[in-house]
Amino acid sequence: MTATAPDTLLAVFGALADETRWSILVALGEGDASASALAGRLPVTRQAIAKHLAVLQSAGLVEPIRVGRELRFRALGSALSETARRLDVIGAEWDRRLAAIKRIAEAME
Amino acid sequence: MTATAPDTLLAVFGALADETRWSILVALGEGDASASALAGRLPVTRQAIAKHLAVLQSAGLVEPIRVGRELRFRALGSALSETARRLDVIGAEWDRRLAAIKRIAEAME
DNA sequence: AGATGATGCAACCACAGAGTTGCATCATCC
DNA sequence: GGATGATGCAACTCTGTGGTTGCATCATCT
Repeated sequence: MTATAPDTLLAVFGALADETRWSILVALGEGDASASALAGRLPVTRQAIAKHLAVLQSAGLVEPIRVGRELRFRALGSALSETARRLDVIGAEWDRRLAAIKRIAEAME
Repeated sequence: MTATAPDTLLAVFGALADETRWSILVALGEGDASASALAGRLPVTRQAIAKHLAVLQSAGLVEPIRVGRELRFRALGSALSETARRLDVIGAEWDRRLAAIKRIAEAME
């Protein structure tokens, strides 16, 4: 459990490590939208966006919703919050170790 | 501010989106270490690790420390915590919008 | 001073993935 | 039923980068 980062974390970071995907997420943050609709606002092809949405979906950051003949996507904030919680735990752990080292160093003077 | 993700966020996610870099961070989480030392534990070359450390450093996740003739690195938890805080804010915003939509939908029945 | 171990730099290979174009398909609305 | 707009799939290009090897260099410890 303290070994390597879980796959889901890796997937989330991988998904979040792309400029275009952030643009998509930001756009979805203002309202659900289909790949075609997003292609209208962003400077990339619909197909490119579709791929990005697939990545985001498999990372659990986005959810597909059928409405009429189009497939809209919705940004899922819970996934981000969950990731944030995990990051915070890890970061706190590191800093705890740092504090311990500092304490020991000061005690040795 | 609500436009695109800040460069630092992108850099952090880019840095965190690699299996090997996580291994390095986890190793550093147990104690400071030099690139050469890390090369002993991990299944990659010292040079590869050096590159990864450079990436981690420019993302603010790691800090170099000269000790004798070796250059050790220390994992910085504060950067992770900061990132976590930002993620949480964004996620909460999305969920707030979702909740609003749900409320409206229910009111329309 | 000199051997040694550590770091730094450069060229190179290979694969992943971001992006494109083109076409097929499938549901929807008239 | 048929036109239409949306999605799905496939092949291809090209850049980024994780990884390697080889050599140069530089500080350190004896």
